[in-house]
Amino acid sequence: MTVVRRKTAARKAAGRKTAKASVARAAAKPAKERILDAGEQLFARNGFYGVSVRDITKAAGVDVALVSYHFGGKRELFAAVFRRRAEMLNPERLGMLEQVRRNALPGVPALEDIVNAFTYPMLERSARGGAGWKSYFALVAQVNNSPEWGPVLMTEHFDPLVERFIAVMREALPGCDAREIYWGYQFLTGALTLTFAETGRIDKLSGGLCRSSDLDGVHQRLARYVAAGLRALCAGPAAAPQGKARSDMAANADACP
Amino acid sequence: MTVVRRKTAARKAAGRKTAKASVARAAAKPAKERILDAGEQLFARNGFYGVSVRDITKAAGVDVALVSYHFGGKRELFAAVFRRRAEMLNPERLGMLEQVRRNALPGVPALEDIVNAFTYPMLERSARGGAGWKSYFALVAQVNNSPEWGPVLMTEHFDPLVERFIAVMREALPGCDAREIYWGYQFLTGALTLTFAETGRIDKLSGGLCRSSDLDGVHQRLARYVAAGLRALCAGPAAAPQGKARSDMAANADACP
DNA sequence: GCATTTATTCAACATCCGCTGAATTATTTA
DNA sequence: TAAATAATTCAGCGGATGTTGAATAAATGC
Repeated sequence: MTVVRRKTAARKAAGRKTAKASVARAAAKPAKERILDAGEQLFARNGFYGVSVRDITKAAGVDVALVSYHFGGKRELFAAVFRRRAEMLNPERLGMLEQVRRNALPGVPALEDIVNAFTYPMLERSARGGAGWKSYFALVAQVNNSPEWGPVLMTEHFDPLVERFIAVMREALPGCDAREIYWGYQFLTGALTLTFAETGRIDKLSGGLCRSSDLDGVHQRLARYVAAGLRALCAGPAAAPQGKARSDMAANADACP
Repeated sequence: MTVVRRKTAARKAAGRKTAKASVARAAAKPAKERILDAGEQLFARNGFYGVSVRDITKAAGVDVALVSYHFGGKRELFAAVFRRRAEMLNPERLGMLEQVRRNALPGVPALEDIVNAFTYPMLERSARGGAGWKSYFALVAQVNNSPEWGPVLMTEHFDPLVERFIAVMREALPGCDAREIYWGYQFLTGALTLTFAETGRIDKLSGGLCRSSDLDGVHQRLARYVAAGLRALCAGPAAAPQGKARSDMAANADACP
């Protein structure tokens, strides 16, 4: 049965190569791009190891050998999927940051606006950029939390941008210890990426009151949340409220403030 | 300390067994537990699909067939790994929450204390509970951000606990729209789980100023951060601060289908 | 002590894995 | 048009995958 289907498919393709196929082919995206699209969708759903190149090429409607031909191998395809949209996205985020900065001159921008420049281009594309973008950000969510891929891909494609954002945050929070800002940024990234995962968990928890897909709702809340958190970190007691000499934990959970 | 306890436990078990049992065998944990330990470590590093049952049984030093025998299959092993420590952890977290509540009577507890009851038992075990606990929380970080596993495992093992925490948060934030609290909780979980992933990214970003493994530092900051964020959500304008009318920047996003 | 249940070992299965080389077709270049 | 390059197809390689059944060993129950 499988053989039969393969044969018919091959015959169809071979039969109308000249006239009809050219139209259908011309209308379709090039194979390389279709592989990227299919890989993006499937990697986002099941991770790198949860998807085979045969899954991807079948979804893309191309031959399995084309992954090695166009990208070199499965790992290189994964990296290419990750790189593609980062290169479209980050210039815009940086541009929005600089615009926020210019608009605030001669003062410093509000923390909310800085965070917003960081999150809005992503939230906007995940909400209204199409299925590819939504898959992409779900993939970012997994990569960011992966000990194997996070340190490699996130660092490579996002760290220069993040450093710039943190520098501007420091301008907006004069006198604040840099460590507080780094941790505040880490909390921001965690909150943002979990949002992109859109696991539907908040839907169930809230009984339908909130929806994972409501990225406009996130846009209305995240910057305010993070800005308040950062200010609290910078204002609060920098010194440790209690020593780290404690070794037993189960016995006295109440000793913790 | 752990070694001593293990030895005594093993001796007790060996006493019941025939003296002929080899020392190496008698000193080791039962195969089922060793499989759970090895699976925990490997799943945390490479995810469900990134690890084979042969990888796990080789690391555990047992035969490959024992996974099917003791657990039924690979997926069931994964679920068992996830369940094991959740069942040890959650009663303590709930107990800490109720204690915080009692201590605040007749008033309501501070938001910081509620968040702390949620995060502290996890941070404490990840920091000083041993390698198994650290692996476990790294696994939770991946599962929480996975569209495939998150809705199943997180919901099953953590939702009852989360609902209780959110109920107490609502007591502590009278008059606050429930949606703000659900979103605030979602941001908290995202920040917490990314912290558990310990990808080392903040180390690189901060030039060594912050360390991923500094969970005491997280403990000092996260509750304050989240409490401030939640208060800002509840106090702030519920309506959108700026409409979602497409700004000039959003126009660029239209190019992609 | 013997029977029964439980635990473990071993070999093998069918299937899928990523990747490749040779052949074929399509497109570009001269 | 002819040659050259690029893109695609096809069949198959060696190996890894999860799982299974039969045989063996160990522990337990009576």
